[in-house]
Amino acid sequence: MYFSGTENTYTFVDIMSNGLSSDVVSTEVQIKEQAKVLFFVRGNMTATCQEIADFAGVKRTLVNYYFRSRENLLRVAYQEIVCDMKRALDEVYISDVSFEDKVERLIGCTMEFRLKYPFFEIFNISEISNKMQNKASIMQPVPSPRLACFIREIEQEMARGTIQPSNPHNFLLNLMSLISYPITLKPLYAEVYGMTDEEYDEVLKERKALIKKILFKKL
Amino acid sequence: MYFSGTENTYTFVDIMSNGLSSDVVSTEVQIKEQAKVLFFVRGNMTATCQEIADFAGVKRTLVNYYFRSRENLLRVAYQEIVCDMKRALDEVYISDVSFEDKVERLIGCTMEFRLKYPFFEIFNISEISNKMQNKASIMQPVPSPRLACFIREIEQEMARGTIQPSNPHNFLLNLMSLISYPITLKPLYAEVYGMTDEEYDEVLKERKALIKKILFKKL
Amino acid sequence: MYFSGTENTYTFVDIMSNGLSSDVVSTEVQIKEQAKVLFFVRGNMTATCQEIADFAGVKRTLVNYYFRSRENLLRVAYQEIVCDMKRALDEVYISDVSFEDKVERLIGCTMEFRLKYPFFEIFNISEISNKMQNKASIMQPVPSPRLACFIREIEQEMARGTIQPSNPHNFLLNLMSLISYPITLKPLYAEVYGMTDEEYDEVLKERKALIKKILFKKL
Amino acid sequence: MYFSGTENTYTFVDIMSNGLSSDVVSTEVQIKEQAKVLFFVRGNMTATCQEIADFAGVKRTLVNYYFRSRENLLRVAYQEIVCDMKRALDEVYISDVSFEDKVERLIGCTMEFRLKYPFFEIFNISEISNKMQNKASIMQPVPSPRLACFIREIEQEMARGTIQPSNPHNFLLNLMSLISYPITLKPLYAEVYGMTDEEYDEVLKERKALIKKILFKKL
DNA sequence: TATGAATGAGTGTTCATTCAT
DNA sequence: GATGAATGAACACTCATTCAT
Repeated sequence: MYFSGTENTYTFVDIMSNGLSSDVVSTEVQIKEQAKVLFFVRGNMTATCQEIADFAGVKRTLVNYYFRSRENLLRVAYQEIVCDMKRALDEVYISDVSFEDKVERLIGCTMEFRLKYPFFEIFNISEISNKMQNKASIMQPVPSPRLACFIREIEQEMARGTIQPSNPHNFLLNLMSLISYPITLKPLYAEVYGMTDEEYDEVLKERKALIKKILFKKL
Repeated sequence: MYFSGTENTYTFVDIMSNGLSSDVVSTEVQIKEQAKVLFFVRGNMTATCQEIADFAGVKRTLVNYYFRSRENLLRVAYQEIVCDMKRALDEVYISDVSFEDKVERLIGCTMEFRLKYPFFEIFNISEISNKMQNKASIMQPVPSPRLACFIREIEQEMARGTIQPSNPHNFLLNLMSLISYPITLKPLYAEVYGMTDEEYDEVLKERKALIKKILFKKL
Repeated sequence: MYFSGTENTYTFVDIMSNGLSSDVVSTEVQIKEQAKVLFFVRGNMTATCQEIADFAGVKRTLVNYYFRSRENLLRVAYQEIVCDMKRALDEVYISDVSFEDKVERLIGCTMEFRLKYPFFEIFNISEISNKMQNKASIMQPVPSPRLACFIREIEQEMARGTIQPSNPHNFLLNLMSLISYPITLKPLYAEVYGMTDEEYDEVLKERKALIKKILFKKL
Repeated sequence: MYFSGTENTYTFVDIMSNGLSSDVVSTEVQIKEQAKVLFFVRGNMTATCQEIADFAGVKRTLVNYYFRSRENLLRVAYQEIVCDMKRALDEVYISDVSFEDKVERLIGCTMEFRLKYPFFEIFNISEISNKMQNKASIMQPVPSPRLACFIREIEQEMARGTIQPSNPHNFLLNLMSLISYPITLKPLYAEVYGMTDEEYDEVLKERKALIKKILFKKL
């Protein structure tokens, strides 16, 4: 697909190739997927076009050929992950299960994403700093209606006394903090605590059950 | 004085000017302190020499004059903050108070740092990504002997049953997560939750007590 | 048919399609004619292959397919217009009418061309600059034998006293100047004089008669 | 002078060096003056930064160093010439001499500019075409109040019968056409008429008196 | 102690052109 | 007859850094 001033972010090839189990991926998809890895798995947020191309095993100019600009590639990659995440989370929010099960699913779902793209959250923060400095920003966090519903559920649980009463957002912040932070900063704390990768992973494994306990016991 | 941070992190001028109440700070200190703000308070991690100089109110070339390179300035600024933090934390670790008081002081001390330099942790993570890619990295986390002692204290408390038993590092991770994460991602969650800055700060205020409760109640 | 303008300027298809009243024009002719409009009517002399293709409503690569290179397309388009013009002018020069009638026809014929391709002359000038810098140039003005005859006629008329005596080339230059310049620079002077397009066209309309008067009155 | 986001077009050095008869010109002035020559004397309107730098005998990056962008250099060069021209023309418009003398001065003044910068007018037209295509444009022709006064003078002269009555703008257009066109297209017509440069210049010399005659004789 | 001038490596991007199909 | 993919040369521009003063 060649760009001649079109403005839509997703390309035809793009959409078509989603879900294909074929081993042969188009160059376009190849670049995009490898860019996701480079940006959000390896955390090389300032990767140059050359680095992106090298990493995807293609010529530098193909990045521009398929995505018009480095920034647009970043946006496409970012938004695709955001959409995947939103979809998964919303599915949990509206699922017809008990509050406790919902939280459990939420933990699982969030952990999975954090482990898949450990630097994704960092990107959000970098973007936030850009926004705060009135620079161009890709990220547009929008309050989700599903989330609003879930917050009301939290309030009800607090009223029922199954979870520690406080501002319901604090319940969510605790949830997110306890999951994300130790994953994101794994390389830092592994060193500070003098652990190997495997040892740290052991610690992380314990956490899933621990987090549930923390969130649900009335303090 | 020429070239700070070549071998030692602190320069002569630097040490001399620390703690001085004089309004006249040397150009060198001026640049360094403003760089800290730009990097770790505002989160402009990719600030150019021009931006740094503008922000410090000095000519661009003075950045190179005093710090030889942009990267070295970053290293000096970073390591100074790290040292301040380590000193403060070690002080807590070895202080002669009850475990509970120690934790309380730890919470206070960590919160203070996070609020002072909200983007400091982000920088750590970016550095981690550099390390992982075998690029030059400034960050060199070293296991602290004081911390090792404190971890043993945690184990004892777990044995005594005052806190939830698990890997003692998980106690620390919980502590750090619950403090840092909501502060670092404030701009993101303020938008996601549809809150103003002030409303979010209200939520944050509740947390100090909440965190203590979470850490200490046996679950 | 492949590659127009390699040796001859006109291609087979080209010649065949000239004067055909058929609505179906070959892609090749389509590209060439639209390029003429883009270059010499709209003045987009730096139009890219993409722009040319978009304007002609064809795929980008067809420009190269039919004309080998963008420059060759330009040459073909240019030379076709030049030939049309030369043919028309030569017809006037050799026509069997009075000098005054010839001049009148010349004015009409030149005006028509200038109004049809207002940016044609600009292109000539740009080409001149290329030539002066020893760069590749498309334009190859050749002295016309018909024109030489007409210049002798001018000299005779000057001798007869019907027109102001001077170097006969000045008569031609006056003729061309008075016609071309105000048309070519219409957009500039419309703004400088604070006129609408329509008002300027009114002024232009007056000129045809005015020019004849200027050229013929003995001063 | 180094650009760090300043927005004014003229630099200090720039203003200071005007009128200096010193042989030592600053690199900045050197670049600007040579750019004027390249753009408006040689007509290389699409000169790249490399060409500009080569022509000025400096390194390529100095163009950006002193003028931030190629476009800005072009704007500075353009506007400087425009200002010089406007000043000279306005001086003629308001000078306290007879109408005939004014026209004579106008002819001299315009000829001088055309001969100095033969491609300046072409640049205007290219700019116009950019404007018409809604591209970025440097040129901003503004109706001059002095010109408006002069147009009223023309009307008076027409009423008095000293010049051929018609729309007064046609008097101006004739004036400009007869001067500019033969100069601008000199290289074209020299070839078409089979003349050497010197022969064409001879023809041009005749024109000054000729133009005055044409403009003033009642037809 | 400080600075203006200069430089070179690198960065994103554009675009005409080629080529296999 | 036509096209999508790919490519390389060129482009304007940025920026940390050096150096003479």
